[in-house]
Amino acid sequence: MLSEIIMSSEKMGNWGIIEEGWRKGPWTAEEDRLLIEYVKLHGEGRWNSVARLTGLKRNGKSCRLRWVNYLRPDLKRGQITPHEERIILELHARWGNRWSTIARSLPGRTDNEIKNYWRTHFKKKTKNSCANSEKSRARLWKRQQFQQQQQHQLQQQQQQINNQIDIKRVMSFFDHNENKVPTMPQAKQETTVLYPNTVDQQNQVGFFYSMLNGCSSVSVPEPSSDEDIMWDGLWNLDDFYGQFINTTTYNKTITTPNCL
DNA sequence: AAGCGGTCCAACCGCATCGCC
DNA sequence: AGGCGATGCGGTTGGACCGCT
Repeated sequence: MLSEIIMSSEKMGNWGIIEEGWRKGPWTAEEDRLLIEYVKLHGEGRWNSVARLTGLKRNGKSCRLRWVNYLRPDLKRGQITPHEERIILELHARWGNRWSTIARSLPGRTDNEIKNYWRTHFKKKTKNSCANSEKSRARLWKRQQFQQQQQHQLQQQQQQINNQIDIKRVMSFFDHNENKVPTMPQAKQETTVLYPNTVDQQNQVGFFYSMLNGCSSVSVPEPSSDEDIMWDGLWNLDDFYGQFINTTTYNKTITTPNCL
């Protein structure tokens, strides 16, 4: 209760203050150094031990966040590429605001980064379109066209995909190598960190693999609920990202972080 | 030059989930 | 089974910066 009062009076303007023994606000270089040292020695996890073992006046949550979003050596710096943007759009249309799930398909990018990128670039664009019934009809028409096109492409590419990916082999790999990085069939340097130990994640694997092989909707069960909402969002996006919706072939190059 | 809006980014919070006891 | 601490996730906030008017 006291902390809440303190917080409300402090707001976010007074960075670097100490609250109940914990520092808040921007991290200093020295704090970063201490945290990096800690992870070197003890590995990731047990974040609440950081303060005790390093003298850092940061709580476990803050340490974890700083490491995950900023200090991790495998983070990819720089702007989101058009290819990554396409993946984000595709995955957001499929998963919604499940940023961590989306981030797993973008090595070196954090959920925070993707979330920020989405909010800045796409969130507002989706708001304005629904009012216009003309646009709604146009979207419906385009949607139907798209579905027909997808159906056609699906049939064509299914055969190709089946030849490229031995699904059974992949799933067998997952069964016996849970939480390990799978080797992409026919793509030795092109891996991503995937943890397919849940149904969602297995769907994600299927989806991402199909993307890598040039088809965005093969082998992935469509989520039945909220589908219309997703489509609406997707078609709203189409207003400003016109070519995206017709893009079903993806650049296969996914850079592998050094640490992998 | 100043004001303003948009973008980027880091960091916070609350809540959910997980794992251990 | 339930309590509790640790961790993960998504939403939100605020400051810095930049370009435009």
